[in-house]
Amino acid sequence: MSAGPPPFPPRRHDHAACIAAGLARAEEACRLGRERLTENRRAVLEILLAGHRPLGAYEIVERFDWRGRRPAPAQIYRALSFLESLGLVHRIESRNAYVACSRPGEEHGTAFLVCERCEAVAEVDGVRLGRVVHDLAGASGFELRTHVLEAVGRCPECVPAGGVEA
Amino acid sequence: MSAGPPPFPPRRHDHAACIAAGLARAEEACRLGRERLTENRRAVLEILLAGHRPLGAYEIVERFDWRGRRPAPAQIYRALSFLESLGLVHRIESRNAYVACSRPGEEHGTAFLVCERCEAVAEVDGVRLGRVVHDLAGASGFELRTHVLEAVGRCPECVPAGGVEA
DNA sequence: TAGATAATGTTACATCATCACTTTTCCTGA
DNA sequence: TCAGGAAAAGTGATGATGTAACATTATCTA
Repeated sequence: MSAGPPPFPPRRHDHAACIAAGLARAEEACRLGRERLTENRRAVLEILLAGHRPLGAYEIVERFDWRGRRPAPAQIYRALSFLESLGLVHRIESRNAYVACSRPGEEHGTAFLVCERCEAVAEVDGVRLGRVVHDLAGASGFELRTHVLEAVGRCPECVPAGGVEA
Repeated sequence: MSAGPPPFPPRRHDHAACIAAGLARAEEACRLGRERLTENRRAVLEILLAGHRPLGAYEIVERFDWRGRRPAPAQIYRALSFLESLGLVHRIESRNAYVACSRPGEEHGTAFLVCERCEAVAEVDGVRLGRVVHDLAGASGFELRTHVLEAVGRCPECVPAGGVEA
């Protein structure tokens, strides 16, 4: 058993610190990759870190404080592409949404638990999963580049609530 | 090691038979579930089986032979929802596309190898993967309903071709 | 500081999916 | 066998997501 962060963060935690840490990691990643964490990119990442759940690109547009005006979607998508390329943000394919990475450093594939009731998303440890995927690919002569796993169900907070409501 | 079908089907195989088999499975699934395999649903499934790769909903619209006219997207999406609910069709989230199931009977999660060059998709055995996902969910107190894995890379046919072309 | 490169600002548009409502088809039971 | 109801299809409009193209501005480097 590895340690790692709790997959679903406690409802109350030091959110400001967790945003700051995310931004600091981004600065570091950019320095290492000799890339620029421009104002746009930083703002998009900050919105995702603050949202703490997957946000659609147009939700990011809405939250963007651009002194009254709003950026066009293309701005957001450009920032998202950049942040994804650095592994700072992941796309949740099954939701058309984007979330800040909570496991920086761990490269390659991703694995998410997606709550179908409250929309919480946990990025979980993908090491063992990675081995399985590697084996599956190998057995088919498939040259693996990356992978994504999305598990859908109920997060611990939402298990008690029965029914099928949103 | 279980047997199962070859993940990426050989380029030449008895395609007519493989379509017929798919339709027969659908008939059977509908009989079991007391559902109706209507003309629309059957047509959409047949297009997917014939396509033998993920098709977007609008590609299906184009291939739909409706005596000159074309069905509206809603028709297609309705058929797709129905076929998905029976596990006869899966959605490839990372492609916004749909593919006929090649592993009927195996319930629950799905696992695909998606070739980024030729678009081929192989649906692979998800048993071991399912265990890993189950464990990941359990460790987080997450109540799992379903999951999807999408691995991206090069299929055996496309490994030799280097570069990054489509 | 000039030239090259990268990023932004903006418009328009492409693609994917659903809603709302009407009409038709099919099933069931009197 | 045919009335009534449920399910599916037909249709037009619209919402949601994502890109292309190109002009402008900022940043880096020699």
